[in-house]
Amino acid sequence: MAVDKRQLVLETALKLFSENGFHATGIDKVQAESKVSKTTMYKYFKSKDDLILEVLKFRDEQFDAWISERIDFHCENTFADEPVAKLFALFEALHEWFNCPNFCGCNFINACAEFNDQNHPVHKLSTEHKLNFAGFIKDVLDESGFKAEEDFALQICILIEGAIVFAHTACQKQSAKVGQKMLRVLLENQRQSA
Amino acid sequence: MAVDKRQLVLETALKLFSENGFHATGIDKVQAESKVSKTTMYKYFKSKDDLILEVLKFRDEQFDAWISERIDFHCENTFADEPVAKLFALFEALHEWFNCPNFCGCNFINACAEFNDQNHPVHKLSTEHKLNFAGFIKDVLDESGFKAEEDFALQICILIEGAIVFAHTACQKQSAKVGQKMLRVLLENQRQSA
DNA sequence: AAGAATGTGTACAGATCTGTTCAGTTGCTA
DNA sequence: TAGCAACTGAACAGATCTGTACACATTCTT
Repeated sequence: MAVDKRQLVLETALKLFSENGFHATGIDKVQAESKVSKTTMYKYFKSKDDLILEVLKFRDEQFDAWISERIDFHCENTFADEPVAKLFALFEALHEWFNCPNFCGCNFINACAEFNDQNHPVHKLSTEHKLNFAGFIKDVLDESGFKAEEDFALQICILIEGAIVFAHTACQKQSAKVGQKMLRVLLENQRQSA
Repeated sequence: MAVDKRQLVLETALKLFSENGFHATGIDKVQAESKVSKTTMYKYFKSKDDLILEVLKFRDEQFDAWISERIDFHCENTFADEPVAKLFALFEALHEWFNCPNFCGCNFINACAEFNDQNHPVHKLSTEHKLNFAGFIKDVLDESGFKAEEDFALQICILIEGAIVFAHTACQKQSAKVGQKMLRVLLENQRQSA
């Protein structure tokens, strides 16, 4: 096969869903833009809801890979002597993300906006993504040997989500830098009370 | 007039848009649920986009009134000796909000998810709402005579947005309490460096 | 009581949406 | 070269969407 048609549809759909939303993007538009026939699309994805789910699973993997790569990159270059270097690097990565020309906010936050029902598969998948990310933050803290309160990973997550949303809705592109500053204060406070 | 039909449509539409999203909610459903004839609806709102804008303007006023009332309520009862009592009361109000049975996240965050284009009137109105709220936080800080960094109001906003999003997408209903704890740390840090 | 304003109910146009069908084409493999 | 799997393109069904039209009913004001 010259190109992986399934992957082509996933990538096109991710772009269109990000830019225009899930409900506002028709299957026909995904078909037209991906230049894959409708028959093939429905061979790989049995319905639009199924496509949305698969797009989000793909985005989950893509984002994880991207953020890990960027964290490693920024750790090498800076923040070597910060208490939890990877967290500072994470906010540096967020800054890059927010300032991409095609930044559309977080796909999972956006998905929950459109699929508000907590029992809907799309909402559940998004919740799972967020909790996995909280787990990732916890791992970063544990690996660095940083001693902190039980809910400290949750605190960092709130910081991250807030920065994402404020960058998107209020168009405050510097919010990752603000978040990074808040991170420093919160880390310092944990160290003092340890 | 027995009831204000326009207001009836606004309230019904707000409920449906909140629960199901803007694109997923049809005009017909708003009409059926509000029991106002379609003709009347189109008399007051010249299009669906217009209705969405008016619903968000209504929500803006409703939310402002509600949050102000709850802040006053909680200030009277508790937090009297906290540095910026109103901010602590604000997070108490957020906690109430998140634990409402019909909590659907923030309508303006959700609106930006569906109307991603920054030049779209709906996105612009949402941005305006968020910036006005940031102004409100700044006023609260100024009124209390609290001396802080230039971007401290922005920091508090990031905290609030993060708590809202994490309560909604990750279903962490206690995130307002976590945010309140973070607020205390951030306030203390500002006082120390003043 | 008359007229103006407001509201109702329904049918409709035209567009768009998801999902299916099917005959034909392409390209890989044995 | 024959067979098979993958893919195409276009038409179609049926539902749903926004927005309009129109004849009629209700309510308020003067």
